Amino acid sequence: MGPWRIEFLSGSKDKSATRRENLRERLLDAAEVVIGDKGLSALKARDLAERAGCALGAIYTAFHDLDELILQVNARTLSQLEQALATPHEVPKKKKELRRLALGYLHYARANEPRWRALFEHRMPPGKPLPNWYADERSRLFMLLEAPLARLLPHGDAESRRLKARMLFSAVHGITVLGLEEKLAPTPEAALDGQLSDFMDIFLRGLNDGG
Amino acid sequence: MGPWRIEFLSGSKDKSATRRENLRERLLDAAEVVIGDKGLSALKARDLAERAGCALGAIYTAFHDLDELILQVNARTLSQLEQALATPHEVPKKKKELRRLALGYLHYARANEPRWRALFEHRMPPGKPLPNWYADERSRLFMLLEAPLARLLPHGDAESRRLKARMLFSAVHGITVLGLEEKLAPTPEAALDGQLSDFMDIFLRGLNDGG
DNA sequence: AGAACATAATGAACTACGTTCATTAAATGT
DNA sequence: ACATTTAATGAACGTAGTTCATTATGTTCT
Repeated sequence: MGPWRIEFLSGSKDKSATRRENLRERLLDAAEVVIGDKGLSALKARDLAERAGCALGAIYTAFHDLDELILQVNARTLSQLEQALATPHEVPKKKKELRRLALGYLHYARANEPRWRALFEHRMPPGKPLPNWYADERSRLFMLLEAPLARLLPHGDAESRRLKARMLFSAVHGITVLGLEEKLAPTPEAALDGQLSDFMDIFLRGLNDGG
Repeated sequence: MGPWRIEFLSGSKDKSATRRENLRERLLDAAEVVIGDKGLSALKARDLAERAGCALGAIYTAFHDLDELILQVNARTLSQLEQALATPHEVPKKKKELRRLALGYLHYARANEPRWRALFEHRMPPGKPLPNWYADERSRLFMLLEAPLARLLPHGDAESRRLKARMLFSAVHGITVLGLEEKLAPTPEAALDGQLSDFMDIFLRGLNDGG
């Protein structure tokens, strides 16, 4: 606990630390713009350096490699998504709430498609596993559905509710992914919304009637 | 209708055409091995040429670029998948048949994961849309579920049945994608099978009871 | 068969990318 | 003010996909 205190009091390493933090932010902001605009595949180290106003090599003083930077951008996307889906308060109509979450997911994906796609397109180089902090971030998405589902399913143990939540999220994700895939012969927005809404009806009806 | 006849009778362009076809096959076979073994990201032009026993540049006499070659491999994967899911004859228990298809999809994906992933990982370079023949191949996957679903849902028009089939496939795909994603904290195979089976129960129950 | 022509195969070279590292510049400590 | 530690720099490297002048191989005609 000593080091930061000494730095704070003396100001010794402080400036360089905040400069580095500044650079990280500038790089993340620039990367966010590129990924949000043209998608993950448009992210190029040289372009990024130019946008952030730093040298090419400076990227690697702020991040170990581009993968680390991309994961940070994805983490930002995940919290944006979480905020977009945030449940206002306690909700009386529980089914409605689950439908709202599913449609919210679809709407966020549609409105931020390249950013949202980056969450699933990005692959670590072989041998390097996802860092734990990132896996944790992602699992928060599932937990977002777990709470409303748990209220809807007072029967069953916590584990089976967790699995059902995951199942539901996966199905909604699949319908979203394939629904947004085809740019040609495009499914009209309202039609896809309707399909996802129908799906929620079907799924929730099936859940209830089965116990 | 003239040209091929003249070629056939004279044998003029015949050899070179079959040679080219041979090269295409060797390249596709080699690419299939690499993608099936190490995934799409392991496919390298120079390695491919070596495996196929041809020069680097020869790849581009057989295919316009690697994207075209990858799409051909994916087309092979799609027919393999179709064969794996082929319905034996007419099936009496329709729900069972749909569950068989869903589990068949999961099992194919699990048993051929890198190949199967390549179907969804590959992206065309910006500006180049998917060729129509490939989009058609892919839509055959959906039609595979459409027939059993149609038998299960005598009510409703053809279009709504088509949409339901697509919805069901998308949901199954989503559960498969996310279920196979996490190599760490791996869902045991039987557990994932059980979840997908449960999902089909829930979905089909919801379908029936809603009319 | 052999010359003239057409077609295909070749791999060095080009472009574009991520990453590294010897060099230069800046910040910090005395 | 100087010495020392720390950060920024961009040329250079390794690895990609793709191209194209050159070489080799077929095909056609006499």
